[in-house]
Amino acid sequence: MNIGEAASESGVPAKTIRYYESIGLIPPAVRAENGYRNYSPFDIETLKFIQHARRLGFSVKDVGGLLELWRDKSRTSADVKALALKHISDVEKRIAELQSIRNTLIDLSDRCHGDDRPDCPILEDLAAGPDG
Amino acid sequence: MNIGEAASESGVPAKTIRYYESIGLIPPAVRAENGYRNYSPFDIETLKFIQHARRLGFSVKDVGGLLELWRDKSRTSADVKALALKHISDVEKRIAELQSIRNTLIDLSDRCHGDDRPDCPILEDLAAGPDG
DNA sequence: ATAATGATTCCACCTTACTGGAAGGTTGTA
DNA sequence: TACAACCTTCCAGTAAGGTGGAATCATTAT
Repeated sequence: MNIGEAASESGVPAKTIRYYESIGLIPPAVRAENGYRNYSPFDIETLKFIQHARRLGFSVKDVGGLLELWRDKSRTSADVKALALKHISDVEKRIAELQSIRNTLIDLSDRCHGDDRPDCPILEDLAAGPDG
Repeated sequence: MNIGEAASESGVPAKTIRYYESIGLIPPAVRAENGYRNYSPFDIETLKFIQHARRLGFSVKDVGGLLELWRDKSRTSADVKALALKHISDVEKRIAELQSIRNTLIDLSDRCHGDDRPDCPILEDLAAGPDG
């Protein structure tokens, strides 16, 4: 399977597959006689694994860690769970930040007439600051 | 008031103030005779405005729009509210994405023993995909 | 035979929002 | 007068994660 097919099978663009190889996230692909990269069904699984982990917000570096754990027959489920829990905590922190931002914006918006008058607490409060 | 003082008054680093000037977010500062940038209390207010808006997650480009509305005496509160509502909707979309990610991760973690056994549904599901 | 894909490498560039540092001029204090 | 602590400009780099494009070779279809 050459890189184009691997790309459409896995959903990872060919360019990105080469990029992942270049940064060492995946090992160098086996080459066919013509020099083309050759991918096995297992390689496709690996690419899908990467894609899913990326979609779950893991950084490329995190994915490197997960791949190692995935390939490491001696790792314990506790190792994996620790990485996942750390990531959950990061995600929750980010959610809390965004909710706080959202609440402030909602509050500002609620107090703004939203008509053709010029006075607007959104701008007034942005000028005065979060506590003013 | 020169740039160092403006920085400590506003909370925006001197380097960043110059950067904001360079990208046109703020107009070029008036210069003193020695060539130093000179800031008025109004300029400090503007910098604070920028800082608050950035903290609320508005992009620098968004802040440019808010500054225009802030300075524009003929704008209506509806103009401002529209920008704020758009931003609220963006923030809410991002929150929903993160919550979906969080739920998936929690589900995976709950199903992982987290002990010294090697079998782990986190890795298994990452390999199989979001629906498998 | 020839044109259209598709592969290769390599280098450069994109986004966003700054930050670091060099080389040099200015100001304030011991 | 020396020296630190400012200021100036300009160029380059950071993080993160790729994407674009040129030049060249290989394969496939007509």
